[in-house]
Amino acid sequence: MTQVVHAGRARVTRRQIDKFAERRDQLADSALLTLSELGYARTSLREIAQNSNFSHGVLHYYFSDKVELILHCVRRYKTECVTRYDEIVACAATPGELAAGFGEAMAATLRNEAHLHRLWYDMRSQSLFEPSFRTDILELDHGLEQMIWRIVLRYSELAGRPLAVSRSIAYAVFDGLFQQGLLKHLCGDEQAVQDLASSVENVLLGLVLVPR
Amino acid sequence: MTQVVHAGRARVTRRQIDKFAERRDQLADSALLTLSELGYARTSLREIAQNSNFSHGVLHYYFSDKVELILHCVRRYKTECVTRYDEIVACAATPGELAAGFGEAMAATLRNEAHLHRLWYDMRSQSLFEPSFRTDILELDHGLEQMIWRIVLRYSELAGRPLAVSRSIAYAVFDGLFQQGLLKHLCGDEQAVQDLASSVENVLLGLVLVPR
DNA sequence: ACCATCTCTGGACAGTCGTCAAGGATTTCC
DNA sequence: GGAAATCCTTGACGACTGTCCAGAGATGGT
Repeated sequence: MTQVVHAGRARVTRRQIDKFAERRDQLADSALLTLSELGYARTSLREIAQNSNFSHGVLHYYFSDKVELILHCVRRYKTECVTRYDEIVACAATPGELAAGFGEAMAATLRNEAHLHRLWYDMRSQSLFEPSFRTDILELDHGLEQMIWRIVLRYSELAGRPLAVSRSIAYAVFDGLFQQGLLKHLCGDEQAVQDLASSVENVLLGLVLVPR
Repeated sequence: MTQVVHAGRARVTRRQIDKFAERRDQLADSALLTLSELGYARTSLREIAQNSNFSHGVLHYYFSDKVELILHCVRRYKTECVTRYDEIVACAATPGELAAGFGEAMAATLRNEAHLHRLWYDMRSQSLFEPSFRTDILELDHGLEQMIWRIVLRYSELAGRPLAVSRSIAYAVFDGLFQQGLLKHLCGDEQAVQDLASSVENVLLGLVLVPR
């Protein structure tokens, strides 16, 4: 196992560790590309290697097995995901601005990163069957829940109205909206992206209570 | 191909056709059992056959290939699914009764048929990658959307308040809730089932507009 | 009772899979 | 510049996959 080799050495330079980590990330990016194109069920290590500049054997030099590679992919995907809307939350000055920005940002990532998102839903489904995926997938899911909650909470503040739903409900609702939008978008519905933006605004409005 | 054999015969008795269809359903049930246990990615035809009373060769006698078998499974799953809440819709006399009945029924199927539901989400994710699944999966998804719409529409009637969301939004919202509930339930959260029931009631209430 | 047809078994097939190890190629360090 | 560590390729392995097929067994009509 490669990690053992590195851990066992008396002195390991900083550069070597960085290079090792960099190549891992590089291979994980190739894996993400292949996975998002073919889906988990149809992706083999040879296919991943073919989409990189290396041969299939090298994958076992940087990852102990297929599971570790895929989990590394998931973690890498996560880091660029859970802060997606934070800038909008920080900048929006009115509830309308926040709702519109959130809707547009969701629609934009639906359009631009559809293949990565379908991989996410694929992996989350896999975690229902494969316990070794669960820890990381749940952690990522929890991160997404918190991300959504920051938006909803800020919207409540800006609107000056209390929230009608819990954190987990808020996430479930927007996750459901996004997933349906993804399904339609990938099935060729030209309206799907635009519909998602307006749906998100519509639903966000309904999550805060109307003052009596 | 077996269908050709049957179509080509001069005279085919009614009983023979029924028997053929019955065995297809029987094998599809075994397949559903295996699929819901292992997931799409890990299910082989030999495994399916091992969970039935037959050998693996017979699957190609009743189904032209793996795709046709799985699609038959999906269609069979659908028929017992899209009318799940119709009785509640027909019987409920007050909005509160409908909301409670809907929430409890959703929680009940989450508890009792969790493995089948995780297969559904697995298959729907697969359809994002495998175009040959799309037609049937979309059709089933549409049926579920209509099922949810009947509930929401009836709730609006009973409450005497107009709806705040479209049909597709209503489905996306409850689908998201159910999927999050399934994730938690299968990961050992004892509260997940109970939470789903109350969440469903909570959200259903928010889908109708408050009269000004 | 016989024969045609339907039904099912079990093995063979060509591929593909994850994994691993032997050894070349490259880099690093003294 | 040479030894040592690291990096990468190549080929092999056993297991597993979907598919096909020859033939045995069961069934039903006459």
